[in-house]
Amino acid sequence: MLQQTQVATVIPYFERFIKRFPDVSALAAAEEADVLRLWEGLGYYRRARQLHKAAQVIMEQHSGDFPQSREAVHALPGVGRYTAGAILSIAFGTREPILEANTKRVLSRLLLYRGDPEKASGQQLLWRFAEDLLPRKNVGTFNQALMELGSEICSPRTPACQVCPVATLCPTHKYGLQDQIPARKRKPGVENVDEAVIVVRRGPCVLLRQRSEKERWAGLWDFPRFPLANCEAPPTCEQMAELICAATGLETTPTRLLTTLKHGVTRFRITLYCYEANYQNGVDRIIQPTAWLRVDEMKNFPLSVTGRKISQLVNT
DNA sequence: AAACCGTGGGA
DNA sequence: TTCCCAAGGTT
Repeated sequence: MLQQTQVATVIPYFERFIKRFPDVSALAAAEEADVLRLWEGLGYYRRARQLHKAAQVIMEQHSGDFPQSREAVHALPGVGRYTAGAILSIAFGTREPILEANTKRVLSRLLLYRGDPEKASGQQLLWRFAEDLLPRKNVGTFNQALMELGSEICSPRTPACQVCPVATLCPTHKYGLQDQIPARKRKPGVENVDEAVIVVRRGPCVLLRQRSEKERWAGLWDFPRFPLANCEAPPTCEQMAELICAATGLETTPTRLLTTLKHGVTRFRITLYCYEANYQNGVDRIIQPTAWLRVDEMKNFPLSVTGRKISQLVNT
């Protein structure tokens, strides 16, 4: 959960998750949709599916005992070098280094490293330094302290060097280069995208589909959604009826534009026009699986954030 | 190597 | 409002 996600954001999710899945066995036995439902809103949903899969690997390949070798931990789905190092050092006291957002910044500044810490050469240097710094004992505490130093004191913008315990060792502080080290990561160009969502009603039900493996929000459920050629004004309800017919084979009677949502995801800034329509006839031929769900059933299905917002509009 | 994957908090 | 960034991993 903590991968690329701030601690304060994770805490309520962690509490709920661990209550529902108190151990590896419980998680391994869960339905993926239930795991995703508890993850809903955290983002990077691949992490949830990999964690679920990792629990199953532990049950099946490690007899339910969490592996303790570096190789076996690293081989778990979703566990890279950082996560393996964190687990091994914090949970098992193994002498393994870590390198993540906070410590990357701390170590870059201690080394006065002007290169890009994300590139291979920077990674190599910083991992090596993280290894060299490791104490003989209390490695887990040391690793956590280094992260905490980066988070609370050696912050990105205006680090609190006045209270930093290692300020006298820090050339970046000495030369006042805190705003240049580490090198800022270049931002990918933002792309504006227009999309339309349609809530097709059929009696007490609405049409949802599960997003496929290769799509964004894989495994989550969503209302049928279409890319729109960049438009100044939202399409008319009649145009939307044509779109959904072309995409699904369903004939509908368009009713109204429900709302317009703006949503940023990765490098895309999506303007989402949300329509409502009534089912007339036809059998949907959207790529499976799809489902006609009663409005009150949607709470049990994992939805994207925009999907959840729309579901609540439909609910009222 | 570089793109991709999500969302929300804070400046 | 906009921008940066977060206890990264995979392809």
